[in-house]
Amino acid sequence: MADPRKRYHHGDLRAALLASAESKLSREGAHTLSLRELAREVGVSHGAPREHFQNKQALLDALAEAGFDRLGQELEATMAGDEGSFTERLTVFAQTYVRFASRQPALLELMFASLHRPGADPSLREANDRAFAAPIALIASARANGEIVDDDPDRVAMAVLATLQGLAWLANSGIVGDRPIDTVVAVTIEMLTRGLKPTPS
Amino acid sequence: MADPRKRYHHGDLRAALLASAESKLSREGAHTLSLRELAREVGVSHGAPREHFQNKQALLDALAEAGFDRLGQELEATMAGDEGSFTERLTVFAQTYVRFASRQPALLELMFASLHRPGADPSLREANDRAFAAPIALIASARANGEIVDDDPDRVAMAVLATLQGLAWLANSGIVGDRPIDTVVAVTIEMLTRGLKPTPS
DNA sequence: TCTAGAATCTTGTCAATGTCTGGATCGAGG
DNA sequence: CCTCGATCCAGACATTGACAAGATTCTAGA
Repeated sequence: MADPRKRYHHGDLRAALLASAESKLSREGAHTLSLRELAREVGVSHGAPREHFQNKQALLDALAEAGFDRLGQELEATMAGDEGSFTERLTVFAQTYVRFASRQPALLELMFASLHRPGADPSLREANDRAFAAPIALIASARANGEIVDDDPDRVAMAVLATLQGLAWLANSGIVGDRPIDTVVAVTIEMLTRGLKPTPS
Repeated sequence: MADPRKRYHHGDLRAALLASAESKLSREGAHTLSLRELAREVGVSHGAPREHFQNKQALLDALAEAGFDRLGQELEATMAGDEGSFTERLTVFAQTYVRFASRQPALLELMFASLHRPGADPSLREANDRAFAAPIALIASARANGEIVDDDPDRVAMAVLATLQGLAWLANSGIVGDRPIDTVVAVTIEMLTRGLKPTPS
């Protein structure tokens, strides 16, 4: 009974399955993930996972939600405090996000796939909102301060979001090559904010 | 024998499979695509597709390559000619691309999934290069003319590419809401190029 | 402490799928 | 006409996700 894999009751099968799934997810794609294989690796029968995840999709959703939680934690950690200009803080946000994206490409893909799937679990959208609370607050305050053009309320956020998502995609596409990704991110954000600033004219 | 589905030799099974696959792809995701189901729909036995596609992945690759070809054609069509400023022409490019992306989200996803898969068919990368020949030429000429900052050769292209990909993602994520996507694209590109122009000091 | 009842896990089963194999059928060139 | 390659069929196999019924363990209440 020292080895939980031998006991009839695993003890923490749900967490073990998620851990094993995430490990495999980071090594291979999401489509190679098999419930039965996960069960084997954890040392449990093929029917056991059903007690914790009704579906395969339910497991993937749980994986995605955990991903949003961790992303949110990292964003909160690096964006804590008020120091720095808007551009600097936005760069920190972008770099944190892109680092997360390039560290766990498959997870990020799974996260948004689950999020955008029709009929997705509402808790996923909530997790997404929680994760991006800090950067959204940053943009809102910058708009309030007049640091960026006061256009359509969401237009700026959307442009930033689009650029950011594009950078994350770029980091995973191999196009960046051997360039330091942080530099690419910083340059792009700098260019973007230059366009966001009110024209001095 | 009037009905090709009744003849022993289908006549154009490869094309029929691709057409059926693309139809299903646009209606549902890529993960619900089944070789056997495609074979049934075309009226052929489950082993027949193997004569034209060694793998399921091979079929998906062919689908992706066809997607790149069509995207390239659309880009070439809308970007033909030399009229307009750099910003205008870039906007046309972005709008064409994003329209394609929102018209066929699943296809675009499949295209890049196939492209970035390790050990992908080199012909896919070639198809990708062909598709983006026009916009790449546009950026190159703009750089040569001094219309945009002459920084790291590829840095500008990467920033544009990232933003564009982000816009495409945005269009498919439902975040845009009921805003006209073309307007969002135009505004973002305008903001970006404002940051790309040489600073008037 | 004893004992229902819930929670958890096992085993068996089913339909569906991707892939492989051997054989049948068709079509074009000699 | 006949052969040979291209094309398609029919059968088989392992794997997978899902479901159901039963075994085992845990827990809460008497």
